[in-house]
Amino acid sequence: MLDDRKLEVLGAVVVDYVQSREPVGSRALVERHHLDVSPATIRNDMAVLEEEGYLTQPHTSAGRVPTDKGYRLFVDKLASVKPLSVAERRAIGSFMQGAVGVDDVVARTARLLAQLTHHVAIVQYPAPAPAELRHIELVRLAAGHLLVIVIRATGEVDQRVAECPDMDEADVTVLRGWVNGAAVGLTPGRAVEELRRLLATLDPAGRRRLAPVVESIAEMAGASTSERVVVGGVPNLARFGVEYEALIEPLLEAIEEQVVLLRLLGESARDNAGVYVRIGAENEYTPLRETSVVSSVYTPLASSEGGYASLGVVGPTRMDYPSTMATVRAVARYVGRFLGAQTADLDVTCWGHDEH
Amino acid sequence: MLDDRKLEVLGAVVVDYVQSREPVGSRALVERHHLDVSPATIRNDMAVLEEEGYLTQPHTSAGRVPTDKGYRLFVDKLASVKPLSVAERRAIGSFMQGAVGVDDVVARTARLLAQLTHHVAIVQYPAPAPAELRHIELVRLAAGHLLVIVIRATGEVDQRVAECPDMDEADVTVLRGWVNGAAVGLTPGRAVEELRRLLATLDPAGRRRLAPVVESIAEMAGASTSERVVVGGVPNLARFGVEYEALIEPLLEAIEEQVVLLRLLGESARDNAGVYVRIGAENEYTPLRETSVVSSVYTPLASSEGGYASLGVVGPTRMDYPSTMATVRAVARYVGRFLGAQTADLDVTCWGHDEH
DNA sequence: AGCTAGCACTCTAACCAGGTGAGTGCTAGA
DNA sequence: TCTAGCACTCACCTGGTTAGAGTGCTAGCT
Repeated sequence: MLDDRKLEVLGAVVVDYVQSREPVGSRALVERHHLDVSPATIRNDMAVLEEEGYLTQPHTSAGRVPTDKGYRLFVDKLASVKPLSVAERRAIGSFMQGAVGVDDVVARTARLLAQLTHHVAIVQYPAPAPAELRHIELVRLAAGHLLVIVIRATGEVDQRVAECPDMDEADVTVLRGWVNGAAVGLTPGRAVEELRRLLATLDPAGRRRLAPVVESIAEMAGASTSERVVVGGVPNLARFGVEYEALIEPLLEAIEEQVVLLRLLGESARDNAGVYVRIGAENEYTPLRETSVVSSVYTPLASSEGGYASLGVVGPTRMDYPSTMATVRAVARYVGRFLGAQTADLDVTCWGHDEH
Repeated sequence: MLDDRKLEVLGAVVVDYVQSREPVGSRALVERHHLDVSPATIRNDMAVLEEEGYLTQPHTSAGRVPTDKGYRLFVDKLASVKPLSVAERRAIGSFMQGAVGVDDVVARTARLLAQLTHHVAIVQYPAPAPAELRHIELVRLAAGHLLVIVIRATGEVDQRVAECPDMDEADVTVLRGWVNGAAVGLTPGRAVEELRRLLATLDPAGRRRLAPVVESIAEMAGASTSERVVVGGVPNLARFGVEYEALIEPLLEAIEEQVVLLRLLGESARDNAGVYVRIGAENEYTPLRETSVVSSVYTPLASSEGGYASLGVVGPTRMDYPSTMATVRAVARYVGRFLGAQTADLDVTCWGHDEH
């Protein structure tokens, strides 16, 4: 149904439209891309493409514009992954140079992605490493709430409020000793086992009191993926003109609701290998049906057990997919390696070049 | 120079303009406000007000619009503080009901403020309470960086990276014991004194190694005000129409740069008593010269020693100052009391009414 | 069968009146 | 000191015209 030339036409339309932001007509197409046929021929092709749902026209007598389906085909079939420019490579390297600690890495990554793509960047916190627990702190908050703080050997700090029967300061002190004695030095999984085992040896009353605390620790330990995300480049929303216009509100809304962002990134796990793209209405969160998400898992899946985390950008459906995808992929790989090396306690100072 | 009626006219112009978003003319003024004079008289008054710089007109035959100076006078002289509606009162109370922990309180406050004012809300983290230190954790990051984590009796967690000569895991363990032994249980101030004292007893080599750690702790302890801010209601930027239009970019930019936000709030300390308003160009951060900031210190200054923290909203110069100011003040007072009560380990369940 | 040239048709965007009305400043009079 | 009246200004709306880009279709060419 779609011969080579039609595909080529589709690709050309996408490219031109992305660049010019205006519906693209048959004449312009033959001129800008050296298609050796006449505009009339192209018109016929475009008519077919339109019938099939890959293109559409805003009104009769206007040029064509790709539909979501059109972009989809483009991304799947046509997008040859643009290699990054040297400048971009260098930017990635120097941006991360000297990053210390997970917070810092994540924050820098968000900025970096936003700066390179001119879109809004979303970076999910990496799942906490399955590193041993260093310390557990318990703090009495008001009325029956206990704040449980867990520190891991990697410096990651996690906290959660446990609701449990009121205790006085002395109780808490004892409990703290008990919990730390049992769990510190163990990997999260083992620590939870141990705590549960000890819990079972207590009398029912004691068990009822301590169970919530143990459970909070279990929750923190068991989280295979972090729920925290960091966003960067929000000003890009306003900077890049009409482009975003209609997207600003729903996007800001989504950013305020971190949960939505997580769902957006979540999907990307599906395609471990590379970059996952969701275009327009493919998105199940309807307010964002005019935006695309380009994301990638960046945690080294090889050394899994630690769960995965994604990063990506979100922008208008009319985006430069090839280069955005290339950038996201490159950053994901780099950050993955960087973190991997860092938690392996190596010092990463140089970064060669990305093999495709 | 400005008799009573002229002031009244200015006030009327501000009120009408804020409501209608359109330049207001002399006839409309006499009709909507029961000024018992003719439009012509008002015109003369307005001419004077314009000469003095309180009003301006977009073009010759249009109505008048307040200038920054006009708003300023309005705020200083005319704004009778609107009492909050019952619904708003209730909203405040119920919004904070059941808030647990500082993080939660701050987050809820931001949402609350944004929702009540329809502007962008900024809430500075309260300065850490001068509560005793509970635990200090040290984690070796890559190459000569040590992550120092401090937990206070209130559950507040603070962390900072100290650059210091490389040590191995054993060194760190010893150091951790040393630091905790010296500092835990003391108030931050005392703890730092103690650490410094102990530091001085060491030989020069040891001193050089440990000094950076002690200094990071000192920095965290000494911070009289927190550098963290939380923002809420960003989607309001897009929701409330043309209103914001031109402000979106600079505001998003400012939000991305937390430092700017801090500076915006910082000033409010000047006027401890109540609400601080900065209008348009009064703002030293020029990109925001078309926005106003309404802020207030919310930490109970009585129980000072703990430094102060502010909250506020930022919106277009054309905002409803009286009610925004009232809301900000009410929220600031409520949150202040709430936090005060909470850290005093009391359970705040009911909130009477706000005395002006 | 596929491509091209030509042509009539459609629809938007831009431009250019001209009219309308809100609002002003000024002057003269109460 | 205020008011009434009047001439003037200027944004904005309306409607009609034009220009141009782009299409679909048909007929002819390879």
